[in-house]
Amino acid sequence: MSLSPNFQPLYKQVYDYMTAKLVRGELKPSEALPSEQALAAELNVSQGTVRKALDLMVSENLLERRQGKGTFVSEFTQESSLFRFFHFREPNGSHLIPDSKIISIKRRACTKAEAKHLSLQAKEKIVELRRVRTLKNKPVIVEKIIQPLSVFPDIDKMDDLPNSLYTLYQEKFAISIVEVREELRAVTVPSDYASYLEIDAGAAVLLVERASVNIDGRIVEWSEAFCKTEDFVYSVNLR
Amino acid sequence: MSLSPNFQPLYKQVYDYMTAKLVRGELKPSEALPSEQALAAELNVSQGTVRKALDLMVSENLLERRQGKGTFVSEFTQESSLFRFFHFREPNGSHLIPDSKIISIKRRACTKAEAKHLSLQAKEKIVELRRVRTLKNKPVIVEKIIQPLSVFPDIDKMDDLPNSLYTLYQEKFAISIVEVREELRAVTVPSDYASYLEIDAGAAVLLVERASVNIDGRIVEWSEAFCKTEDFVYSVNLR
DNA sequence: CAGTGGTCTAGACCACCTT
DNA sequence: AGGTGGTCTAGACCACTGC
Repeated sequence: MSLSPNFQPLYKQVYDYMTAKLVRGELKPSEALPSEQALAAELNVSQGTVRKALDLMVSENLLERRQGKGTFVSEFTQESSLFRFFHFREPNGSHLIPDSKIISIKRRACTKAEAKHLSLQAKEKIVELRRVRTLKNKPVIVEKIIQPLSVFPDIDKMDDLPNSLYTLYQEKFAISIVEVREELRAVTVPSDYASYLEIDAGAAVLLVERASVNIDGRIVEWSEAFCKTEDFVYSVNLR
Repeated sequence: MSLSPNFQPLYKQVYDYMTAKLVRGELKPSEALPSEQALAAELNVSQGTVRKALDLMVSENLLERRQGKGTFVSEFTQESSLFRFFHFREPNGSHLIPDSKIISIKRRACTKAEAKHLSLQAKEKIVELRRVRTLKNKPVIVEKIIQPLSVFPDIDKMDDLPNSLYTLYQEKFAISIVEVREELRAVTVPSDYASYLEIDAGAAVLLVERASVNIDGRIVEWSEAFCKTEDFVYSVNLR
């Protein structure tokens, strides 16, 4: 195997080469990579160059290193990274993942807004999934999730959807979410959602609009979540 | 100069040594560091080890490299990093920093809650600053900012406070904010804030509680911001 | 024990900036 | 031309893992 001759630094070429393998699914989550020495020999570069490329991927959460064992493709579903994209927690600080219950699943043509957010053709088929999430038997979030059928074939025909959809995406659809983009607003709760959240009409809720980005850069999921933030807050740490 | 003999990796010791210089103010924002070669000679390590330490600091936004010129202490006030901790923008995507107007400045003893958030002694003196921020002459945010006087001596006696407080902190008080921790909730607007935001009582607003962390790890500012999210949203990208 | 990643070094050459 | 950071290499030794 040799690298294509660009004017990119070698380590960047190695990075692109390895990332492409991830995108194509040739390397699967939790799978071990060849050792740095082996990769260096295969690609005709030094171990230090391979190391620099893998360091970059580790910093992007694509890979994990385990000293003495090897380098592995990140398992996004692991306990350690389960909270990576879930930012709600109780005000005292404890992270709890709420249960979820499906309200409805519908297959339909996308709206113009959805087509724009998800870069879809007009009238392309999507699945609209609505769920209510509960914590200690109290509802805290109602969400509407839009999934293009071109990305998730027949996802609406699966028996039971897991609490963590990203795990499902990774295992059944070869979709690895590596980034989410969110916009937050405070709104009064929509009337058809108030009862699910067991709050009065007119109450303030947090609206989180989220675009989920696959490892190949495509936005593959679009969602709206209405959240009751009485005993549940959205927390962000930024450095 | 030689390093203290711990069981830390060399590059980590170099990192700690350089970061301590930043904390003590021996290196000031925009100041150039000695060259990697010079640092390596001074500390009796190789250039590669110095490079690894500085790389770490660059990844934490403490330093900036400019090829051919040198390595510099980050100027947090620069255009490029001005938006680092400011997450509001218009829904179409453009970043605008709103103007701000001071409502009140008071010096008083801290409350119990403030003492807890800011790790203060009971009854320690603080300054409470209230500002309203406007965009295109329309109010969008009302904020209450708590500043311990032990950290910011006589800050309430300054002539005019700039729009960007962090710039002031850096230039006048040797405080460099490197991290913020925020909690977000949707609430109905407090009655005394509704008029500042020019909205009806009972409207939903976004409450952002923020702790600002200095380079030495201390939380040096605590604030609450009530935001009208009609034409202004809070946006987050997470990878 | 062998194999892996983690650290550290020394030296080479390149790309960029200033003078 | 001389100095800076950026890339790349080759080789050494250490720390951790599993057999």
